[in-house]
Amino acid sequence: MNYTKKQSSEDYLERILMLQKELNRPVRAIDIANALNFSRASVSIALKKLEQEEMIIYKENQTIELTEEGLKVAEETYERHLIITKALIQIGVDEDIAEDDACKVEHIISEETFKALKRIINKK
Amino acid sequence: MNYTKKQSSEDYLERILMLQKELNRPVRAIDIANALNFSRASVSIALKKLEQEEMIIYKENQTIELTEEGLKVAEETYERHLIITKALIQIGVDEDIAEDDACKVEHIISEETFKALKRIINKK
DNA sequence: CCTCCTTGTTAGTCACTGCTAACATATAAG
DNA sequence: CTTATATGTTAGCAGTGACTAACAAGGAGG
Repeated sequence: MNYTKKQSSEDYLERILMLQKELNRPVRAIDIANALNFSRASVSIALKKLEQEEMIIYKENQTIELTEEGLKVAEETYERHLIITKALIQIGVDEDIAEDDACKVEHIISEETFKALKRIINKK
Repeated sequence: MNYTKKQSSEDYLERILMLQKELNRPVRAIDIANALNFSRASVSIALKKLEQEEMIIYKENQTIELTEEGLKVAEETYERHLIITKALIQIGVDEDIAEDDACKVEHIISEETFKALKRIINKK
């Protein structure tokens, strides 16, 4: 039990990073809502919390930026995402399903399992 | 997103099955509370829900039995647990950590990923 | 300038799933 | 049988994290 509880925060931060890469422009709340398929209200509340935790900063023009700490979390989560996806594809899982499963487990697996997955990718 | 939400139910059912095997006697709510480290109250409420869902049946002597459906879910979950644990151990994760991670992900990975894990174990 | 559309926020709700405290019932021990 | 301990239940609470409805603010176009 005792699921990390950071799951939701990590999802948001990771998604902000992905959107930054993808959109090549500052990210707004609506982008996140669309990407995650959440209501604007849910995103607004989640972002407020992330701001209080100093993971993001609101700019004047309603855009969002990751703080140093937020970026760190986002990048770590994103790396996990990529590694897990690759590992699953490597053992024969379809790309789309590998992506989905990676999203689900990236927040909860241990550092050790993550390292083991990294190893099997490199060994390839 | 869209985590199955059956996570908690599956945990209880799986645990009941494990306790049946382990104790060699009918399982009571208190056994489950001890095994999962939950309060008796939480277990009582969860079991009531499982009873309404016809996953378990209460016997007269305060013992619990899995229905056909409940047993099916329990066995599937338990099998997933075992397969995931084995797969993780096989790629070099410590047994204890593999167990923990298996508990966490057994509820959320796709059928396809599960099958892929089965394959890598058999291939060994 | 005013209006409309887009975007963001707030208030209030809900489901899930754990908790404690208090009470109820069952079982075991004297 | 009676008491004490173990077990089960109920009521009420908390935190997470989604939702809708309604309102607020900003920018674009007439």
